[in-house]
Parts: sequence; structure tokens; C-alpha cells
Amino acid sequence: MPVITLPDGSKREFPKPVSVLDVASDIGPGLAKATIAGLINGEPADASDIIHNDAELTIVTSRDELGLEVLRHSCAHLLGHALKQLWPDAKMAIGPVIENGFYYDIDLEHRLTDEDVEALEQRMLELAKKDYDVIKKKVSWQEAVDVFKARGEIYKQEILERDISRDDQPGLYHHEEYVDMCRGPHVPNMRFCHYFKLMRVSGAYWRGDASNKQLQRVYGTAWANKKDLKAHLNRLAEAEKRDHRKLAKKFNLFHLQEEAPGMVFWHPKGWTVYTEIEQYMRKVQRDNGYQEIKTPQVVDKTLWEKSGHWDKFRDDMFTVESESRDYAVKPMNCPCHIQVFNQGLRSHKELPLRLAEFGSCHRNEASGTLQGIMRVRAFVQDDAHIFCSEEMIQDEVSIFTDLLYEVYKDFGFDEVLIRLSTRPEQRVGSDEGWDKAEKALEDALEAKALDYKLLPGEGAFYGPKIEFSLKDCIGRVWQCGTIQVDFSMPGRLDAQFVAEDGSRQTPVMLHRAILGSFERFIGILIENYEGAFPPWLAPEQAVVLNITDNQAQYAQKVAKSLQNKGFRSHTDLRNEKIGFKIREHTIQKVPYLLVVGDQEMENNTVAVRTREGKDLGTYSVDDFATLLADAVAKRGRL
RNA sequence: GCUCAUAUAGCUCAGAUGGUAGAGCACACCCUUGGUAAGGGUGAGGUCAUCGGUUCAAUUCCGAUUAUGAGCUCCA
Repeated sequence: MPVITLPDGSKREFPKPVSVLDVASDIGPGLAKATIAGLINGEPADASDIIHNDAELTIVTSRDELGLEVLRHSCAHLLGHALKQLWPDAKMAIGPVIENGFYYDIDLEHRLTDEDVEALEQRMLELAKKDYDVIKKKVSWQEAVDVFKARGEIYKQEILERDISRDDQPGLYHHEEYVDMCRGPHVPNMRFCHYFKLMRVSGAYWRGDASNKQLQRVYGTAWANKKDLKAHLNRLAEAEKRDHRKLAKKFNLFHLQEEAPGMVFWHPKGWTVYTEIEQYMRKVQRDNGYQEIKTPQVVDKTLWEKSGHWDKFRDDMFTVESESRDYAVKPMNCPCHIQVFNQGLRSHKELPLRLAEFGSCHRNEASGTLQGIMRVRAFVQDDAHIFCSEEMIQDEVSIFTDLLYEVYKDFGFDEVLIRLSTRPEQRVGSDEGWDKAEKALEDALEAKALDYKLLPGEGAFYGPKIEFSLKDCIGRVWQCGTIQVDFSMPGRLDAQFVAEDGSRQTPVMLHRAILGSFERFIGILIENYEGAFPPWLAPEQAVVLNITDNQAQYAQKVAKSLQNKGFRSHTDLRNEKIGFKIREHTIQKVPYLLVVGDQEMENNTVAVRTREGKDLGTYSVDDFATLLADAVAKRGRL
């Protein structure tokens, strides 16, 4: 006689055990039709699962996050169903839910082509449209093994052998003739799985291990309804439109070429953005107690052996040999910064000592990981190391976090996500040291009432870290900033200071960056702004357009006067109609277009139009300069 | 590094069952001097990524290499 309590607190009593679906039917036929799964006392359950005792029940539909996950998961099964019809010798590995969709890893001799994927999608759609019922059966472990043995599903067998206890009752989901194993829940009927699209096929290692066999992974996206699917595909199209590689060509910002894979050739326009950011960061650092330094590009191997990098990363370092000595092109700046710290005897009175460098680093990243300017082999970090005592960690983290937020706001990013990673299993340093450092990071975040996600065990081997990610204007998240506590390297490289009591002590080192790398950060900016940089960063801030040759000299005078005031301005004196020039510079996203005809020339003015197509009216050159100065001063803030 | 795909004019892309290639934009020159998102004409441009193989003949078919893209692995 189960009594079912619904989320609104109402109770329903049943004369005999009921399924989730029965309860939904009892509430109403509409809900029954929409029922995908349930939450029984907070535990996800299939619609067909029977409730024997009193319980709290939430009916899950496609409007719930869980319902969406369930139907995505069922789409993975649907993929299996269709795939095994088309390629019966395929062996199914795993098919989990991911953000926006699902994938399935498949072991199949035949290489899936784009046409195959299309055919697969077509078959999936045909099967889904049959609206067949999905039948769930709980079986014994042995029975499950037998089922998959009979079907030649060696990966399912391995999962059973390795990951599932023999006392368990695995759930087998029958999709007509196809059987898949899953913890569930799954949709009761395929009518929930009509809105999906297969996205791509790629390689993936079995169990994520590069030494295992590489399987074929088919990715799909799936949604509750046509509208959501369409919206998602639109979002992807939007992201593609913003691709920094495409926009870099369009706006002539930089290029990459075969002779220097993963290294950027900056063009004048891109380099203008770069130097503008560098100058800004230089000022920010100077105003916040950092001292800028510069250290060598090429450093003797022995230093990297001492720092421990040679052991771990030698394959990823570029090396050079000269006069029988081996050097490495620096992959990071910290060992060099310690060399600067080590010059002379340091006193505790000098701490915290903050050394900053726009450090140019080279890492010989695996070729397959390179990606536009987001992941490169040569990059510059807005790097700094803070040498301090353990007691200072919390304050330094707190000060740093404030600074980071201000900088992000200047770049137009208001939403920041934070993750705190704590001690991994393999680590250096004492547990007391880790206790202190983790607590210092945690306290710093708590004191500011900042939300953060804890990632236990994800810290670096040398200390815990905080990572800061920003959200761009179409909701994508980019990890940029970080602050990491390091107990190891100062000691390895003999950094010391004289404490108040005269004893020699090893400082703690905080590695920190706000932007991360200039290359990647500029890539993010390009995508975020879709190339329409705010005036302070725009490679061209104002372009002067003459209507006829008659105003050519005047146009040059206007541009020159703006240049003299420190603005980036040029003229377009080409023999073209004004509409043509306006179109071109609007497409090039120049913030302000200054049209000068005979009227303007006579009155010493400019007619101002924005790249958004707004007519701001007529300004004297000085008044326009004021307007531009105000726009520049706002930086990325609204 | 691994899997798959891709590589044709400065850019975006067509193209031929194997007989040395085409469009639009951009560029150059000429006409046009036009007031807020494309005025007109003419012309120049390509060892079809690189190297090798098959063939009478390869940009096209095959192989390797390099780079790029997607994903995997990695990311101090």
C-alpha cells in the first residue's frame, strides 16, 4: 500500500505496488505521455520501475535536466541499435552522455566515412520514428555476461568483468533486437528520441588510455524538441562565425605557416592589439607592486635538471647545442626568476617580492594539439612569481584575486568561474605545508564570498592551485588565470631569505598569471568580440573618408591631428563612392567612420558614423577627439 | 604522438571516368568626382602543398612527407 509523496507535498495512496508511469497516469494522461523517468527518494529510476514502499517521487520529463540526460543516453543506445543493423560485426564499447549530447565508442574494422555517418543517422531516425518501447530487464551478472558473450560484445564483457560486482543486477535495455547494458534510467519509448544529429566521427582510446586500442567515436547532439536542436545548431554556427582563425584572415591580424608550426606571425593590426594589451598589463603590474624583469630565452640544461623539468618534460622542450654544451629554450620562466631572486642576500623585509615578466616560452607540444593561436608552441605569458612566507599566502591570493577581477572587467568579462585544486596523490612537501597552503587558498576565497568548485586531488605535484575561467558573450568558458602555491622549486634552486631571527629560510613561491598567454587571450578576445574590438584595442580607431578628391588634404589633416593626440587613425582617399568606403570599413569593424565632404571641410568638422551604422552627427575635430578619448578610457567596460 | 578528413589564384570556393584549370571578391590600369553598406570597363595572377610511384600522359590514381581541421592523449 505505497503512499507516494509528490514534490508539491501532495500524497497519493495506491492499493498495490506501482510503477513511476502508473503514478504519472494517475495524475493525468498528459503527464503520463511526457514521462521519461522518475526520481524515487531522490534516486533516478526508470518509468517502469516499481515502487513497493512509501516514497517521495518526482516525475521526470524532457523539461528536466535529468530528462534531457536520459533521452541523450537513450540516443546513444539508438545509435547502437542502428549501427549494429548496418555493421553487425561492430563491437560496442561505451556510450555516455556529454554536454549537449552523447557519443558512442565503437570497435569496427570498417572506417566510418561521412556518408556512413549520414546513413547511420538516417537509420537511427527511421528506428526512432517507429516509436518502439524500450524494454528494461534486470538480470543476474552471469546472465548479462552470457548475453554479451553470445553477441560477441567483448567490451561489454570486459566492463562486466572489471567494473561490475558479481552480486549486482545489471540492467539490460532491449531496443527491439538490440541489447545494451546500462545503469539507466532510459526512456520508456523512442518517441522521446527524435531530435538528434550526428556531429562527427573521430578516434578515441579504449578507456582513455593511449596504449590501448583506438576506437571510432561517433558524436551526436540530442534535444527534447526540434526548437532546442535548431537553437543548438545555431549556436555552433555562431561559434564558427567567430572562429579566430577565420577572423584573423578577414581582419589581417596574424598568420601561421608551415615553416613555423604553432608560432605566430603577427601582422601590424594584430600586433597593435597585442602591444596595447601588453602596455596595459605593464601598467597594471607596476601599479600593483610588481617589478618587471626579463630573463634569457636559452638556458643551460643543468638548470632544467635542477628544477626537475628535464626529467619530466625533456621531450617537450626545444634544445640547442653549442660548443659542446646543451641548452634548452625556456619552456617556463620560474627557474629564471629564482635566479634573479638569488642574486644577493634577501631579507624577510623584502617579502613579498613580486617579479613579473612577459616571458616568452617555447614548448614543443605534440603536433596534434596545436590549434590556431589558442594552443601554440611559442607564447608569452603575463607571468609573475611572488616570493613570500607561508603566512603571506592568503593575503597575496586575496590581493591577486581582486586584481584579476579588475583586469577581466577591463576586458569586458564580468563572469568568472573559480576552481580550487588540492593535493594529488603524488606530491612533494609536508602534509602540514599542504594543509596550510590549501587552507590559505580556501580562506582567501571564502573571505571574499566567492563561489568556487573544489577539485580534490587535481593540484600540481608541487602545490595547490586556483584556476580562474571567464565566460564569453556566447557562454563559452575559457580558463585563463591561475595562482599556484609552490613548495618545491625555491628549495630545489636554493632560494633563501634571512628571517627576523637571523636564520636562513626558504620562501614559498606563488606562480600566477591573469591572462595566461597573450596568444590565447587574444584568440579569446577575437572570438568574444567577433573581431569588433572595443576602441581601446581596435587596431584602427577612426578612419577618415573623403567624398571627392577635393577634401583629400583636409582628410589627411584630420587624421594627422588625431594621430598627434595619440589615436590610431588613417585615411581612405581611394577613388570610390562614399557608400563603398563606408561598407568596407564597417565590415572591417573600425569603431568610428569620419566622413568629410565640402561642408565639413568648410566648417572644420567631421560627420561621425559608428560601425553599428549609427549617425552621431557632426563634430569639430577636437570634440570628436574627446568622444574617442572617453570611449578609449572605458576600455571593455560598458 | 594517435585516428579520420582536408590541401586548386591573395581570399572564398568550383572542376575534370587521367589529356597542364575556372567563378566571385581582392589586386593593377582606364573611365567616373559620386553625401552614408558594393558605379562601369579592361587586364594581370596558378609547377593544382612537397617528394616519389604507376602511365604515352598525373593537378586528377597510388604511396610517403609536411601543414591544417575535428577528436583522443598531453598541457610544467
